[in-house]
Amino acid sequence: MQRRGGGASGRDGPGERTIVTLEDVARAAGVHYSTVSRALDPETARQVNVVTRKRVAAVAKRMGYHKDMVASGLKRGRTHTVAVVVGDLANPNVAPLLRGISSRLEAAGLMPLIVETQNDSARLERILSLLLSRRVDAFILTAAHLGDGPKLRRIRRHGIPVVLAVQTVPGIRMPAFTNDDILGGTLAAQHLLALGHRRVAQLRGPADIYSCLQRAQGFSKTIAAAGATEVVLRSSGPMGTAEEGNRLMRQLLDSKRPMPTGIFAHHDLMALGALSAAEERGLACPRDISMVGYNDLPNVERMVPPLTSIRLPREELGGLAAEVTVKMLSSADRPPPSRKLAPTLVVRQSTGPPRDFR
Amino acid sequence: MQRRGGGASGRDGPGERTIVTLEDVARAAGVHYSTVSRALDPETARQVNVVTRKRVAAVAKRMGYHKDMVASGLKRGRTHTVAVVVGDLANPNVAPLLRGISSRLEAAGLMPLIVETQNDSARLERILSLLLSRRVDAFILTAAHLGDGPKLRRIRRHGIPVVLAVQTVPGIRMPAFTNDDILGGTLAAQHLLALGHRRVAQLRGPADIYSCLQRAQGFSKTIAAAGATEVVLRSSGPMGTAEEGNRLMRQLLDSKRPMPTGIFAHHDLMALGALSAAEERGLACPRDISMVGYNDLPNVERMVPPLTSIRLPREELGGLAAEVTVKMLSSADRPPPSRKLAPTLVVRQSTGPPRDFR
DNA sequence: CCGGCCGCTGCAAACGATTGCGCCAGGCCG
DNA sequence: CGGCCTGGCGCAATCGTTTGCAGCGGCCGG
Repeated sequence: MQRRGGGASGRDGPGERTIVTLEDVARAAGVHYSTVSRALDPETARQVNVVTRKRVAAVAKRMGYHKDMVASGLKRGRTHTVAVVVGDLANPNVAPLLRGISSRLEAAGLMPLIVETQNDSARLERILSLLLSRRVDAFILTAAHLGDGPKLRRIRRHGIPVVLAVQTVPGIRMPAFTNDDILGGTLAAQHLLALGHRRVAQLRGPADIYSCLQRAQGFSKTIAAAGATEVVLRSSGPMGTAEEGNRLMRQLLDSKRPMPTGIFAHHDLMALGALSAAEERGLACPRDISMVGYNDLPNVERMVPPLTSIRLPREELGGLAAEVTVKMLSSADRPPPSRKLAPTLVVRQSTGPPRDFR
Repeated sequence: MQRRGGGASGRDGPGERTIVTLEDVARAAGVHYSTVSRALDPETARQVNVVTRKRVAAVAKRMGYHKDMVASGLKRGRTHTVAVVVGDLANPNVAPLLRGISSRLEAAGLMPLIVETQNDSARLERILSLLLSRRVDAFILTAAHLGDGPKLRRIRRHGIPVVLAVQTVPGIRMPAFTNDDILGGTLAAQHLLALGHRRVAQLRGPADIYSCLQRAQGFSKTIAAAGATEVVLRSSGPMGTAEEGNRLMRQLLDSKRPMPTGIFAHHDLMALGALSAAEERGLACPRDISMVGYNDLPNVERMVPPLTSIRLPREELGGLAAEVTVKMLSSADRPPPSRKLAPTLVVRQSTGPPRDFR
């Protein structure tokens, strides 16, 4: 069997552990192991006589006892683990988000189990199975795509709380904490209009990301309401890469239409890729074209030119999602309502008044 | 008790799950649950008659059975979980590293449990306890500080494999996969010397990070061997922030000494912070000063000026560390040897020949 | 003085999966 | 025709913790 003993040996292979169990402590303290269990759990400690309790605590400490969370999880049906599903760990957006989530979960004695889907739907499916198998207590999804609704509902049918952060799926009845992306698109449009741009372009993100649809809606509606003209270019690849921005920009430059003077990209990296494509054709920013990005990634203020962008309340979104998760785990009340947080426009030097050319 | 039932109810509180157990499947398939266990585990499947096996598999699938990894973990003493300890999730270095680690672990059926120490030693201590309590199978440490040796040895004394990545601690007998930072420092020095710089400065990272000591050693030795003069500025704060670079650079500018023409910063962000401090004083890069960064962070090529930097084989380091972890878990052989991978110098526009001024 | 209650502790049955052991039937060999 | 082997399966103990229940003193109220 896997009686894990020894371990003080010079070298250490796997499967050689010293585990101090309740029974070991009990023997040393001269009580039954159930008493040790009660004495060490703050919830039940007052059932144990204070002198016994102190003695047990002392012995446990001396022997280096640590509760086996695996056994505890099996018995209690709670693993104190929350699955946090992200699309892409390299996305600079996720770090602050995870910060917000982790700190909140940690305060509640929960541990995040962070997994990456690489924005692949089949991978998400497999991963959700694995996580179910590991009996995580709850799910926080930060990378929901439009087609993911059924998968999420399947999870919830197992009775496990699911909370969405950053991305959501329309019509799903789960708490979601998202950026107000309609507002984000609107802010970008208003900014360009205020600078005097009348011909604008939009470099859209993937069509299966709901927040991109929202950005598009907010932007287009505002542009149309002002009577300006808009060209829309749709990305087909993964979310927000510089290559995709480059490709779309070339497509725009190659078209016969009069060149727009203001551009709204759904992602900062797309914006940067687009700018280098424009530069190759001799267009300077902001002299010839203005560019508004999205997400306000770290260090975009150090780019050339420093990028005007839309800043998202990432850490707050994570914190809210985690907080609600904790709440759902402790009470069976109706799940709390979703909330949208407002993004802000950060104006830098990639946008300016338009100038006619050609 | 936590008999988790129902769940098909409209709303879903916590603690209401439907769990399909081996026994449920066994009843439906008309066999004993031990047979189901054997039939579903590829290792033992051949002990079961092929027709029984197929029937059991079909029933299990139909009923939506998923092995409870918690119970399995308790019984087998293996959780199939590897703790991956990082210093700072927002550090752009860690994403590729985690990529490398995750993909390798996943292939071996292991799941990474990613935790962040925030480079705080006390937090590391607590976190290690929590992870021990969760019975992780192994540890991959990517943020070891110089004082962490005893903590790591304590882990290993429990018989749990520990593998270091990126950072190591001198004299520790554990497999470590690190960048060759002496070479990194040497490359930076050689580059500056080759451009003709004779007065250089070094903006050092924290003194409790071994790789920073190595970088410093490689750099200083090469500079001294060439008979050039060097000024060293020591950072006291956390690893590699722009603020710290800014502070050190001001300190350098305020000193009465003749201004160095070439600067080596231990981190790209420090380099960027230093450059903005230099700009404030009217020094242009690379006209007046040359700057070499470290880490080759994403998008530094889009900065102004595009930063010359040292690129680390991050994903490979992660992959190697994970691979060795897997190996240590499957065989009790002597742990594999450590390895150092070579970084490369990426020359961009922040370095050029020196020019005398003042 | 006695019954009952309360505070404390021990007992043992779970939680769900794994696995050594033993049993049974059928085939094979002598 | 009987003994033996073997493939296939069931039995039951076990991993370490939690927790309802019961037992057992001692104390208090009637």
